[in-house]
Amino acid sequence: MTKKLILIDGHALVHRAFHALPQTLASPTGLLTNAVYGFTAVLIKAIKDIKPDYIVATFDLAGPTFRHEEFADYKAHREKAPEGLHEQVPLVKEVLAAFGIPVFEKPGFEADDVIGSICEKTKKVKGLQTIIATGDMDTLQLVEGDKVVVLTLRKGVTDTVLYNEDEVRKRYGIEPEQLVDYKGLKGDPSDNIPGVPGVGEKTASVLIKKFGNLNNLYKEIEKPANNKNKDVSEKLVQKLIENKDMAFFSKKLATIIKNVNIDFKLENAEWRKTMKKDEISHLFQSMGFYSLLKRVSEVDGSVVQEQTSFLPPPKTGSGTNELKTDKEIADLLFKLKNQKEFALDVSGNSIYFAVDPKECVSVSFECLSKNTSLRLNLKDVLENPKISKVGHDFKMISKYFLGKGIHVEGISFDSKIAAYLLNSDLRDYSLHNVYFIEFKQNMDINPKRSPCVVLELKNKLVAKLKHIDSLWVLEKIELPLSIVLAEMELSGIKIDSSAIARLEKTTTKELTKLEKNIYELAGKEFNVNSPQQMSAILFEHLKITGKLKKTSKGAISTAAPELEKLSGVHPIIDLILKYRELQKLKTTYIDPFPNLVNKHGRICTTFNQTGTTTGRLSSEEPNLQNIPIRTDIGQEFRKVFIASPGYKLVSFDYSQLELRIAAHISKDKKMSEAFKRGEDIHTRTAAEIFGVQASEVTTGMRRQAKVLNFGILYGMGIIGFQRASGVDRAKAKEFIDRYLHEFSGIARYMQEMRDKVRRDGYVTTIFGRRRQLPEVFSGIPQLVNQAERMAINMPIQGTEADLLKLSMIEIHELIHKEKTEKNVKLLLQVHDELLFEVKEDLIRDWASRIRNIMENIHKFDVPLIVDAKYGINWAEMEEIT
DNA sequence: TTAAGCTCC
DNA sequence: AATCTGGAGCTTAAT
Repeated sequence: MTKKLILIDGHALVHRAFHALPQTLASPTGLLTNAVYGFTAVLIKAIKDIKPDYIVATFDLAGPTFRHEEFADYKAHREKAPEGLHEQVPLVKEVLAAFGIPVFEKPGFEADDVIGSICEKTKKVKGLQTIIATGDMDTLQLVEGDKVVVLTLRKGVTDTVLYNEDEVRKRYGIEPEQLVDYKGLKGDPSDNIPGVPGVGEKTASVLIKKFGNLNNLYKEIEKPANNKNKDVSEKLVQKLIENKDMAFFSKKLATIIKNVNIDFKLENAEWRKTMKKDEISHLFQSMGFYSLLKRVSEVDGSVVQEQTSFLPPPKTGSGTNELKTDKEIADLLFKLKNQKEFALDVSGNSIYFAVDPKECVSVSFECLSKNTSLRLNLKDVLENPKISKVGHDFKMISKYFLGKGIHVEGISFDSKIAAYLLNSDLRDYSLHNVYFIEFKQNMDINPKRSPCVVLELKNKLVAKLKHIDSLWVLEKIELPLSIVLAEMELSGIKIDSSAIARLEKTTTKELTKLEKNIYELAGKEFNVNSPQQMSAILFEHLKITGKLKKTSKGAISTAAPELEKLSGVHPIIDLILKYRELQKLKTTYIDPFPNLVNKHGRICTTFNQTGTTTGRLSSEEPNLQNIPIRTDIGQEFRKVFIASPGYKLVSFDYSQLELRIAAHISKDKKMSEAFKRGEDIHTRTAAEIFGVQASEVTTGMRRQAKVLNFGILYGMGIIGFQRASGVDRAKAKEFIDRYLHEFSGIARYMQEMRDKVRRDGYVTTIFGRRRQLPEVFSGIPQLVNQAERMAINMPIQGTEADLLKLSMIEIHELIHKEKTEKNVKLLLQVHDELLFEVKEDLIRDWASRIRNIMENIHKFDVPLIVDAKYGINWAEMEEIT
């Protein structure tokens, strides 16, 4: 039977694990352990899957290393290990020691070279398979048949993929040993290997397939010109010849050395014999790897037995004590009144309290409401800002108490929001999931102990937030905001039900008519709502042709922007577009609304405070942040949003907020000056890139400048701009180049964000909100580029979100301080707009106060401008000057 | 459940 | 050789 050896590429795995896992994973003592955790998880998975007889590991993180002495300088300034990684290496080595796995290092040589040299020895051993466990693709060149294979990570730290010789051929179309020639041409940016400029994946692959290696390739193309090679264009030949030295240099850099002198003995790698079970369990417990403890025992039943001491440090208490008598409840309230801090939660109609993680008591609200004195005591405690409250989802908790006339104050911690600020791209921020993420095991089954769990989480999460400088965002933005949102959700917005009914009738009629006309023009009936059937009718049945995009499944797209290109080609096109618009409006907005109106004639949305990766709010059930506005029909629908009798709707929106923030963050001179002078920014932009006076800018020029202003900050490329603006490719490139040249501060900002995210794996807003972008380390170009675009956009979009939230909080404070809740009510936030309901005779008064707060909420390099409007509905509004 | 489409900032 | 401008929610058809 074949024996198996796992050869661990410690350097690559630790790096990969560090970047793949959030830097919020820490041991109970606060030490960052994400790389150790990821590395160990991969190790255990590999052992389980492969069941190796031998394991060895290699490292090279200790000092500067170089593969070829003559290139030492060149390789020396590779990227430095990011902060927090280096300290984890000794821990990783402790894990290896506990598993009884020997570590091979050779000062002056990279881990890859040590691996290559060990492979050279092990492949000569009969009946032994060598499996290289790594986190990158660099060692693929060592693959030989099934004798030497590479196990690497696809995504995260659990998704592994095994490459043997066939798999390498399948993936790259070439032999493993040709990979170095391939890299010599293509280069490898992540490894600082230059390659031949202009030669990418495709070209390199074609050339190597054709010529086998660099030597043959150059022999062929350097032949006299009389036998020109049809397959290699003259241009490419020229590029290759110009960069010949670079190609061979790159190949050398990419080639793993196989003759490092290493004292390697297979019998020293029989890990099962030298594994120290006690050490493993001790080590895992000290780092908080409870889930791994379980998994390690699955590796080999005898390895680690389940022990009660594996439980995490937070000790679970008994059950919940339900308080029934007035005396008991009075005692509790007295106790809470003298407490600096306590946790609370609501569920069903009971309130749960905990002052320490071991003990939880519950009170049914029924018991409280029967006794006025108790109810007032509870109100006193909850409304006392000096008594700190911690909980999970205070927006929900606040709503519950607001419904009972209690305004909760003194909120000091919310584990849901804390978890969101630590990692904003989770889907599930339930207490259960947050607990699982922190402690790597399921929380106590008894949901009634939730306030205890929140207390268990608090210190850990606060320490982490402090560590990433996001505590301010929690305490000064999100916690106060949760109350504001609770009130907004309870308010809702008034709906003109009769107007909806009228719209329902007219759109139904119009849609039936359109449908009939479409059938007539198509010559047969089909489901107009099915893009698939629509595509078949248009492009097969009616044989309409044009340069159109295809869908992922190969059908020709029928999306509106594509159809618009065909407008005029066939009369059916305009009917379809019109049908789509009406159908969307009817099914998404008109039809559902009557059922959502409450007994006060109002519709209440839910604002999701943990729903976006950038810090924006989102709105759901129904989404009131995407109510139509652009089209006439959209405007018609907006009229159903009205104000209560005696009130008017008043809206405030920040003018060009994202661009102003971009100007501020990037410190771009031209853009900042334009805003300071109060110029129209798109006209100014057009003047700069077209090189004309502002007065000479045409509407067409301004429109293109506008596309650039927004597109650039989202990371739009040449193709994107070409498509969005309609200019040809050369012009598109020229405009983008001119834009980045004229607005060099913006260009610099973009590069800074790319650099930062590549170095740190995250970006932040000016207020300290963080977004983690681990995809930049994936090595997959598409994901890396996408992550870079996100890194450019998030600080701007996120700062905008922070700013709106701060304004909302300050306006809310003013309203409450003056006890004018009856006169002015915040109803909606739509990213850069706030919508209020204001008593008719106070509109001008409040308009100026609110505008004043919004324009001065934070000092920027450029002025902030807010436009205010009022009206009887959300469509027909008049400017307030 | 996913893909394609549409709405908003 | 091909690349697809950031952030959301909701509906329908099709699986």
